[in-house]
Amino acid sequence: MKRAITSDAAAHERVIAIGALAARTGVKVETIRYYEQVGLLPAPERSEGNQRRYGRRHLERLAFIRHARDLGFPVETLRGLLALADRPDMPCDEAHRIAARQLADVRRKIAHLRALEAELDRIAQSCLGGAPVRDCAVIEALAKEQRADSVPLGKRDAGSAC
Amino acid sequence: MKRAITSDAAAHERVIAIGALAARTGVKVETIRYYEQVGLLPAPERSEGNQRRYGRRHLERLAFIRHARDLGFPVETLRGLLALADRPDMPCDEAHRIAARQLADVRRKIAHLRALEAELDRIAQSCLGGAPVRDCAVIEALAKEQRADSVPLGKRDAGSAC
DNA sequence: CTTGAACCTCTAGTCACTAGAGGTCGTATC
DNA sequence: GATACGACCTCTAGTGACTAGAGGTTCAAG
Ligand SMILES: [Zn+2]
Ligand SMILES: [Zn+2]
Ligand SMILES: [Zn+2]
Ligand SMILES: [Zn+2]
Repeated sequence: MKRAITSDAAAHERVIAIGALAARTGVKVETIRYYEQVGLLPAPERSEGNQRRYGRRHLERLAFIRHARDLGFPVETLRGLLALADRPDMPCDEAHRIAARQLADVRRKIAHLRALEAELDRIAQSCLGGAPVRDCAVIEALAKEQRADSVPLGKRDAGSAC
Repeated sequence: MKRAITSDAAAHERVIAIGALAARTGVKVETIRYYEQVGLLPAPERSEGNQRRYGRRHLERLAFIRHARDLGFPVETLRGLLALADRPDMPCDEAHRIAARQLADVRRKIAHLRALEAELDRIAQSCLGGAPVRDCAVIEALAKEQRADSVPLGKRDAGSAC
């Protein structure tokens, strides 16, 4: 019995393993499996030994997912976008609405971060260092209550990763 | 036997329950308990019936925490900041370094979001809507691969909450 | 045929909370 | 003093979007 897929056939039919798909899209192997698990990427065929074998369609869909995620679309939203992309005859207005919402979201975030930037800058300027902590305006500024741009705790994200 | 704490005594000695502390600081009750659990806020005394009783020190410390969190300092960093605030004789340079790092972080985030904003704006402009999905430039733009500002997956945050 | 990288599944951990179940406490009113 | 009822307690699990690891199997080259 011949193996279902040889490397030669793979090259011809563009059937690739998960590692190759990862390399081509820049999405980690674990993340690809995760996308399959949550239903973003359809489950591919398997080799006789139960390994995933991807085709061109998967590559394209994963590139789509990656790009949309890079742009900050949340996975839930992506689901709608993907469903839409699968129906070429539908009008595209919904896609525009989704993109506009995302843009508005990004702008809100920018506005918020700019407020933080201003306050942090002010705080950082308020003491030049070298003082004992008890006299430091930075520490004092943090200790002071504020009522300005406070946002309900838990829905914020400003200081973690980029 | 008299109760350890009456409401009258509470008013005089400024000993308050967790709900009152939450109301005064704008931090939710659950979050306060969480801060205690992770060691940000020291465990307060308890009433005879095992309920938390907070004093002025807790109020101040929680306000500090809240403000720093609002400014996006991650909890880990906050730990350092609080340790510092507890040592009034130390020089404050470390506090400045922490604040500067946070400011730089916020600025990096802003830069990143501005790049996203530009691309999203370009995409949103590229099709005015009303077309079938197959011809929509928005969908097409998302499907196209990109090599520009891509960031390792999982360390990004652009589209979720504010 | 043997090696070893790549693959598989499953579970748990991340961050900073948030929500809920199921039970106890405190106090105001009767 | 009994009763009501909100506030409080602990503990566990869930969120988003992955990431990391254990422990085992498969593939393809030499
Ligand atoms: Zn200083
Ligand atoms: Zn502030
Ligand atoms: Zn369109
Ligand atoms: Zn792009």
